[in-house]
Amino acid sequence: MNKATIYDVAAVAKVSNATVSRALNNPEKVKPETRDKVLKVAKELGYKANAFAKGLASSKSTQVAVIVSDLARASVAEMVKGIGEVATNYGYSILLFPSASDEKYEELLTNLISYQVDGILYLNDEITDHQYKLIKDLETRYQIPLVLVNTVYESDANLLSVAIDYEKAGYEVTKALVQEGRKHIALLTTQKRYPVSELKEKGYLRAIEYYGLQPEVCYTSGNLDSNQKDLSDFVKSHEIDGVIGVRDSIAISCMNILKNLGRKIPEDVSIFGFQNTRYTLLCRPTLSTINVPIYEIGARAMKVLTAEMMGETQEQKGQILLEHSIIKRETTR
Amino acid sequence: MNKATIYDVAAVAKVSNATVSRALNNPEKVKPETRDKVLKVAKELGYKANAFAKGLASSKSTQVAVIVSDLARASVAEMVKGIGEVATNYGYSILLFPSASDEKYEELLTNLISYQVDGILYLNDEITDHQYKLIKDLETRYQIPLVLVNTVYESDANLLSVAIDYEKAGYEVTKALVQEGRKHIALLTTQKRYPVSELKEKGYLRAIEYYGLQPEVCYTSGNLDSNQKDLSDFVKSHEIDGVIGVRDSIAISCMNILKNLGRKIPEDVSIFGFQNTRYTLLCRPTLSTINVPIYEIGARAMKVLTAEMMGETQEQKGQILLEHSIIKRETTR
DNA sequence: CTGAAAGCGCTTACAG
DNA sequence: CTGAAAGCGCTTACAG
Repeated sequence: MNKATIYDVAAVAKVSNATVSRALNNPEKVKPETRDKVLKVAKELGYKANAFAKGLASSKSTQVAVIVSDLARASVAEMVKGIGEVATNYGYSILLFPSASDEKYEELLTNLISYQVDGILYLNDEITDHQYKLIKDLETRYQIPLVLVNTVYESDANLLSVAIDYEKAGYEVTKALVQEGRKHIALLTTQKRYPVSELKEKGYLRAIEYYGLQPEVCYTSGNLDSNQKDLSDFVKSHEIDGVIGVRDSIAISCMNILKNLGRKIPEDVSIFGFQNTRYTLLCRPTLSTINVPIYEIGARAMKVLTAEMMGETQEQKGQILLEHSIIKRETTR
Repeated sequence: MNKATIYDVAAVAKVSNATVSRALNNPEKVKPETRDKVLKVAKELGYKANAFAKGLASSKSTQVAVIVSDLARASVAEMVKGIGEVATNYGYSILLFPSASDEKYEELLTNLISYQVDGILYLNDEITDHQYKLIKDLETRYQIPLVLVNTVYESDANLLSVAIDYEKAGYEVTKALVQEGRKHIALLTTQKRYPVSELKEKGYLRAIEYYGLQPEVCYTSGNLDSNQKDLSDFVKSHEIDGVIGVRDSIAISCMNILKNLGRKIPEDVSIFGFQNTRYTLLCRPTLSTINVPIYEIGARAMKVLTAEMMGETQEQKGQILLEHSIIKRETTR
């Protein structure tokens, strides 16, 4: 069975195809009786607009590209979920692109252009200068709006982005430990230099300096296995009483090691994670953490992008920062 | 700056647009010198094919729809990652659809047809009869290949699907507990009747019966908070020495409750999860579980779909079952 | 091996 | 409020 086209509907409804198009897309431009007739016929025939013909004729795709690094990471998936639900509400579909290495990046961009996406959401934690140039080029040459999601690119303050104030969060969580009386507070961060991790570190360092303490930073991989050794070496060679992990999972890995060494949590050492994933509730003791409104970051980013695509200029150019909060559970006192 | 079209390339290369099209898509049909010239010009002008025009003219979209229920679930995200990477390799883009309630389902399908997707991957854990009818209709009426990913629809054995043998896995994990000497083995499953959970339960019941034991099934929600009460009530009212959770997170929740009640793991109670998520490594004791090759399930499903889209009929119609394995860690002896 | 031409299914000024 | 017609940027038989 072949799909009904706009002409089929026009023929049965005894109007021109132009009228069918109007009745479907700009109903107010059509006399009510005509409109009702057209709509009825369209329904009877099971008419579904061909998105390609529509896109070709109107040069609107109603598709947005979502570029992700590692979808398997809990926070990334949650953000995409937020994006997806808002997109559906606004009538946009989402084209998912696993982000590629620098070499394959051009190919990705070719795809974006081929599909004539109406907008781009960029979730990669890290954005290299090379990638920035390419993607910025897209924005300026083809006028495709772009919003960074939960990441920032500091060299261009005008780039739209949605995140939380990670520097401030890093400062606050360190301060919270200081106020518990902790003197030797370590930051566990990733070897790979994600912009958001760097901001957390900046806030940590600012607080450490402010309170006259000694900074202790451990760089570990995100990998659960190699973490073990890095963290274990670090913990044995440093006398610490407070720990901040840039991810919940890193904080928990460290907690497990500390417990093995006989340290009591939180009596001997207080621990904070970052993100408030489900891990925090499943581990024992339950993990204190910074609540990052991940879903909302995704949803908000999609809303901002929608506004941009509609040609509404933002009141607020540049970074949009959502609220975070400190959640105290059993790993702090 | 406007995009270069195939005509721009043709004009500069001094050939017809048909030749440009051929040089790009069927290079073997074009004389090498002509081809090289065209390719060179295309590159110079930064020509990118317009996917809409292409799709309209050829009625191929090179897009596949991926329908997901809850992307925030670790296993779902991991599968989509597998799908995405294979899709990229084969030159397909993925259109992500958060699956909707039965009422909004028609809308979703309208979108699928509008975008003329070349294939559909269905990741929803549950597929209702109503949804099955609609989606099957799509396959027969519009000839859009469909593959179920990590789910099954038992009423139609011919439907292509990729999963593991959950019934067998349920049987084996129960048997493993029996062989440890456990006599009172409980299954913790979800209230919502996912097909895969039902298969696990079936396998569990078969083993329980085979070994002449008494079945004990607890139905709980997937929600971490309400789990607490359900599991706690269950554990207090049943004398158990073995536990199987249909998800790692449920198994861990139960373990935490048992530990609170003073039961020793694994001395008093052995525990198995299902899936082998990262949770299993972060909790203490580390969780024994069934390893489900989630990423591979996604990747394989995309490969099967590709074959279908190419018109290659499968050697193997119906269900494709990947290998699973039992991983023993610290929660079993 | 290459070109002229029709067609894919829409949208949208332009008339009326 | 409605229709005729051109155009969006490709592909693909059909000739040659």
